[in-house]
Amino acid sequence: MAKLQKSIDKRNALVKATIELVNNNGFHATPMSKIAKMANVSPATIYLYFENKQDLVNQTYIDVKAEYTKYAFETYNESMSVSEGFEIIWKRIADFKLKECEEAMFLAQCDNTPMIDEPSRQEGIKHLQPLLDLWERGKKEGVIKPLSDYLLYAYSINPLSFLMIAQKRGAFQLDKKHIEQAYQAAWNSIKV
Amino acid sequence: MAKLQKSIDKRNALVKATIELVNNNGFHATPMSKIAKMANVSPATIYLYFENKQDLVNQTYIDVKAEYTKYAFETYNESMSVSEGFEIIWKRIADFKLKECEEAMFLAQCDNTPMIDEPSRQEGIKHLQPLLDLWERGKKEGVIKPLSDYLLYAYSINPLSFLMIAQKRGAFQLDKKHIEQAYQAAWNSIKV
DNA sequence: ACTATAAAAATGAACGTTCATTCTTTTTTT
DNA sequence: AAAAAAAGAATGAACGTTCATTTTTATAGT
Repeated sequence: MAKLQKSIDKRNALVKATIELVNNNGFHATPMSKIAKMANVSPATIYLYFENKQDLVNQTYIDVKAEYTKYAFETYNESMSVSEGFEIIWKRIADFKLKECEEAMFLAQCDNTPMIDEPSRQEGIKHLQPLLDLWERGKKEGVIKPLSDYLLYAYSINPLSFLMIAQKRGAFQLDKKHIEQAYQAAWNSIKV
Repeated sequence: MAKLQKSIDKRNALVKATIELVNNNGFHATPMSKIAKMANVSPATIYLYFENKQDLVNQTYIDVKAEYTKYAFETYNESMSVSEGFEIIWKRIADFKLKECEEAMFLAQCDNTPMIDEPSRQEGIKHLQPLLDLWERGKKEGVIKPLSDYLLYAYSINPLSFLMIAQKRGAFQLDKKHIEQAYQAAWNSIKV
């Protein structure tokens, strides 16, 4: 028990260090030695928890994606109306991107580079299923436009990543008013 | 004359090779030796045209960004109405992202990683000024919503990058109908 | 027009460094 | 006291960059 606990702590520390260092330097400019140092561990120890560097970053990606979607769908359930469900999910996502902005930034980098291998990318996509189901329902009920999932995602959810990154770079400050405006823009672009 | 011509050809070949290799492997997994090989040049020759690897990728970014915005604003002029101007610019951008998708993908990677240094990033942003001016005018005329530039960009232009990348990965096929729907979604989200 | 010469451009090999990973030893746990 | 976990040092490969040299181009005198 104590052993297992200790192991999980180390694994978490490694994942956390990976996120932070990859955010600041990129995957290939983040040496295993630095990840080890930040996690207070020997470089060799990483290989007790992960096969190699690629495996470390793949698993980190899947972990973060799972955390992200868990948070996004936490307060949603399928008995809600489509518009109510969308609002709740959208606002949870916005919340996550602002509060856990290291994690969100890491995901953005993963989604826009060849850093993650294809199987792990596919694995990450699966987690979004509840949202796809909601859209499907919305289309059936005639509440949202009959667009491809990619268009729905591109216009309703994805812009948040851009805003979060701009904010992280200090380009501007996202406050409550912006979030509400962004939500309205998202809903306007997909509702019938 | 012949000399200068030759030099520009080599520089272009290096920039082109950089785009292709960075798209497929990322910045740090793209060795100078491979860039040289793809451009049919000796590794040492790169250093006659660029200070170092960082300078090569910075200049490539600025080149591509300039090409992108030149294309985007080619058919636009300031005497157009805001809605007409927006439509023309938006459709040119969509066009560019589909036709020059290597270039567009390279920009997306640059904008989501620490690959480009801050001065070059700033330099790249300047090129978008005509669009910002158009938005400013739209807000003054009451044609578009009084949102921050980042919100306007996030919801009207940026989603195209997501679609282009999804298409590049083979996730779906963007056709004329999608483009029209995407344009409508973009306009709906920003118009008053 | 042709050659000699200087300058510029280009090259391949070499250097020093860094990195992912492994090996051997030590420490901790059972 | 055996097994598992962790550590630090070692290894070999790969990389960015530089160096010494060769090749190409431009210039100038005859």
